[in-house]
Formats: sequence, C-alpha cells, structure tokens
Amino acid sequence: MAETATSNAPVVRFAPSPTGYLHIGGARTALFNWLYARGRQGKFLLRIEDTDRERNNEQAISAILDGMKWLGLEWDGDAVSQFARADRHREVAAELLRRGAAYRCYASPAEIDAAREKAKAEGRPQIFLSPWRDRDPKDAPNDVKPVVRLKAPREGETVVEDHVQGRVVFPNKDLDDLIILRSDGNPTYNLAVVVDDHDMGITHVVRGADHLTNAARQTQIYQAMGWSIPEFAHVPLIHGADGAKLSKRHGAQGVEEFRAMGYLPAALRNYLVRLGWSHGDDEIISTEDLIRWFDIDDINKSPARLDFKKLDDLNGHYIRNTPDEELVRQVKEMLPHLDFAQLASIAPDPKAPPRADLALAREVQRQLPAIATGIELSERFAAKGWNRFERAIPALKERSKTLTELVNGALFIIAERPIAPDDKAAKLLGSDGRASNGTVLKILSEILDSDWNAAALETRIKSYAETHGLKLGSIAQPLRAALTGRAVSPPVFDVLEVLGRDEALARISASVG
RNA sequence: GCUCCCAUCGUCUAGCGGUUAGGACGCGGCCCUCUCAAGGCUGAAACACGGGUUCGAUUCCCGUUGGGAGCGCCA
Repeated sequence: MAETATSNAPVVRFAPSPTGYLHIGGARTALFNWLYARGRQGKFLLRIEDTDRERNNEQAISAILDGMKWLGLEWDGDAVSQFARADRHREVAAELLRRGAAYRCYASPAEIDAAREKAKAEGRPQIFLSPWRDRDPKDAPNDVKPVVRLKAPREGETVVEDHVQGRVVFPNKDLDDLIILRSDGNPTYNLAVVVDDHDMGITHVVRGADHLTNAARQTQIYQAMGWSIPEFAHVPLIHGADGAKLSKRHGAQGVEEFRAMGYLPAALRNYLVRLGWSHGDDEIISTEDLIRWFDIDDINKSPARLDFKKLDDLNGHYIRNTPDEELVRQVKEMLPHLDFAQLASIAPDPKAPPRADLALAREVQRQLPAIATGIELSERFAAKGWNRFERAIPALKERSKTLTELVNGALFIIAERPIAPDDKAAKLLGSDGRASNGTVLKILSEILDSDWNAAALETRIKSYAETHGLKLGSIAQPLRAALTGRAVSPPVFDVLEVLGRDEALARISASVG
C-alpha cells in the first residue's frame, strides 16, 4: 500500500483521532500539511487514529471529515482507518520479537504503578524498567497475559531532527521500554503510527508539538525495524487568550463552531496559517500565495494565542471581497448550523469578546420569537425572496465581520409589522422624536411619487431637508427607527429600496399611528 | 518531581551583530458622514531579568524568572 511517491515529492498526512469534532489546533496542523503537499506536488493523506474503540463512532469520524471539507482541505485517496490495520501492526510486533528487539513483559499493572509511585517519591523520572527485559520467559507466571515491550537502548541518546524544533536530544536512560502490544494483543498508538507512516510512505510528519516525545520513542521503533525515519516538524500548540492550553473554557474549539459563528473558510485558513508562520509583513494572503510560500522550516517555535478580534477583522476583509451571490450561498450553508434556542441559553462569558452568533440569537428571539432555528430563519428569508437579501448585501457586507452579523443586519427584511423598536429606536420614535415623526410623515406624502430607488430617494429627501433647513439626521434617524426598529442599520435609502415602496410606507405609517 | 520546548508592543508577528526596532489586530484622536461600519491621517504601546562573548547585542552563549508540552496496556 506504499504510495508511489514520484521523485522527491513529499507525502504527508493528517492523523486525527475521532474525538467528535475537528479541533481548531488540529485544523491548523492539517492546513500546514495540506499547504506543504500542495506547494510541492506532494500527497496529502488522511488517517483516522481509531484504535481506541471506546471513543470511536461514525459520527465522530464524519464530524472531522466535514470539518476538513468545509475548510477546503481535500485529501488524496481514501481516509485510512488505523484500526483496520491492526493485523499488520501485530505482524510488525512479531517481527520485532523475532529480532530480539522486543520482549514479553509479565509485570502486572499494580506492580508498574507501585514502581512509578516509588520513582516519583524519590524524585526520579517516572519510567518503568521491566525486569522481564532480561529475565528468562520460562519464569513467566501462567496466569498473566504479557504485553510486548520494545527493547529500547539504555545507553546513549535518541535524537529527533526537527524542522521546527531543531535538534532535540533525549537521553535514552529517560525513555523506558514502551509497550507496543497490549496484553489483549492489540497494538498501541506508537507502534501503529510508525507502521502506518512507514507503509503509507510518509516522508514528512507534521503534527502538534505534544507529540515531540513520541517522536523519540517512534524513532526507536524505526531504528529497531531498520526503517528510514521520516522528516519531522512538530508545530507548537494553539493557546487560548489567557495563554493556557485551548479548552472548552475558551469558547470555540471545533471548526464546526467557527463555521456556525459565521467565519468564512478562506478567512479561517488565512488566520490559522498566520499563527506561527508569516511571510514578511503580509497579512491577507491568497491561497495560491500560501501554497507558493509556505514552508515547514519557517514555522515559529513558540505557541500562539487565539485572538478572535483579529480573526473578525480578517473575516471582515474576506466578506467585503466576496461576491454578493457567493455570500448568499455561504449564508444559506451556514444557517442550518445555528440553533437560536440553544445559543440563547448560553450564559455569555463577560470576559470573552462578544460573539456574533449569540447576538443574532438574542435579536431573533426579540424580534421573531417564533423562530428557534437557523433553518426556520432561512425559510423566512426564502419566503421574502433571497434576491431581496442579496440586494441588501452591498450595504451590509461593509459593516459585517461575520456571516451571522450579516444575517443580523438583514433581519429588517423579514421583520413583521408592527416593528418592535429596540430601546434606542424607541427613543428616536418617542416623545422626543414626535416632531421628527411628523416630519417623516410629511415627507412621505411628497416622495410617494418619486422613483423608488436609493439614489432617487436620497436626492429627494436631501433636497427636502435643505429647503426646510433640517439636518438630514433629524429625518434619517427616526425613519431608520420606523423602518428597522433599530438606531443602527445600513443607509436608510438602501433600506427603503430593499423594502420596496409598499412595505416601507406601511412600516412608517404603522409606527406613526 | 523528571524530560523537552518557548520568551520583541495587550495579541499575531518582522528582525537573522550596528535599525529612529517595522507591520497587522485591538485601543485613543482627527477627517469623512443619515446611524453603524468601511476608508484616510494620526497617537500611545515591546526587545522579561542577570551575567558573559564582542569595538558593538533584541540578535550568539550561560543562568534566573515566567509560560507551555510530555511523562498510560489514551491517542
């Protein structure tokens, strides 16, 4: 099954375990692999590390596959199941045994624990030196099923030459004889990884820095088998805003959540790749340039923190530069991933940056309490006609950092009469605004015969304001409040046009009467 | 505790012995303006500390401090 690697084109892989979602840190690792392969006519393979049957299931795997596809990281060939290759792993373990490079260890878990506790108490490294390494197997107890351990070198050192970390040296005395086969005969992770990487013809292993010590142990397996060792690149982990390892506490962890929050795949890729990698002062980089420029040798060694503000800014750039019809498509794709009822139940972390999806959920609940999901919201837009939504986009995309913000800003399209004004809009329409209200009303009768498009409406209203010595704001603000129920919206003239004459006039008279 | 890794504005980073230490996000101010944005201009903001090496250290070496990862018959 070795890939026929042409010349020296790299073969890389992304090897997630099926945890139920594609972790944002894993996504970056996958992205690095993908860029590296794509930039060098290499292959980007996908392997699911599903040897732990406990946490393995179909949904968990497809969640990862979906995340990869959404991010645009297409892999070559079929995803490989590590579990399905267990026989081959056992075969290699047997070969290691034959070569005398591995041995059966009959130490009980209790025995091992005790030794570790003792080592810890004495301040020694917590490694277990099995007595069975040198003992005669004939002394083995009959009632204990043995594990198979690698007979790792005790002297010297194991060196990992790493494209990111540099030359990392591990004294062999600190590395114990790792278990390669469990007492039930199943292979362990380190064995499986080495065998699979070797069989798949992997030339470059690019993965999280949490695997650095594994690289040393895996190196010992490669050496015991006489296999050539792949190039390594251990990329630093992504941390939360507070510098600690990214966890649930930090909010989003899975790319599915980033998707639901309204981030564009291209923007997320751009953001992720800049975490630990850069190309001069470049910030917004096309995928083509990323592929051209990316190199594992340029990855930084220090971990980076996730900064949603910067992601938002980048996403805003991408939204502004995405064609309107494409944004409509993206919104339609994104909406089914939103559950407003569920989002509204999330207690917002006061220290965390405001989340656009939570804001949207709150706004939907306020204005359209009957709507509980993104699917229902989507149906509401469809009823009004998506073309109306698309017409609002040029004005909306200028002021949206996420797709959820875009949708939030477009809510006025499907708002139901009478429009429920929020606090600020109510103020504009309240007693203070009564005079203005009258003004708005008067204007209406005069612009009824004007062409119903933004430019004509603007000219008409502006000239009216001028001839009556009124500030535009004194007209536009109450008008905005009447039309959208908010004090903030796209330019009122655009709102008027998108709404259409009948609906706009109906909303105005409803708010006056 | 042991092993390994890291350290430039609040954050992401450029720098690869001699720079007014650059850019981006965020933050402040001004301009634009019907609100909010976007855009333009502008301001504040960093080489963790201590020793070396060197004519000269942000840059090289050592230590301290502070972070992080790993130490499973998990992956």
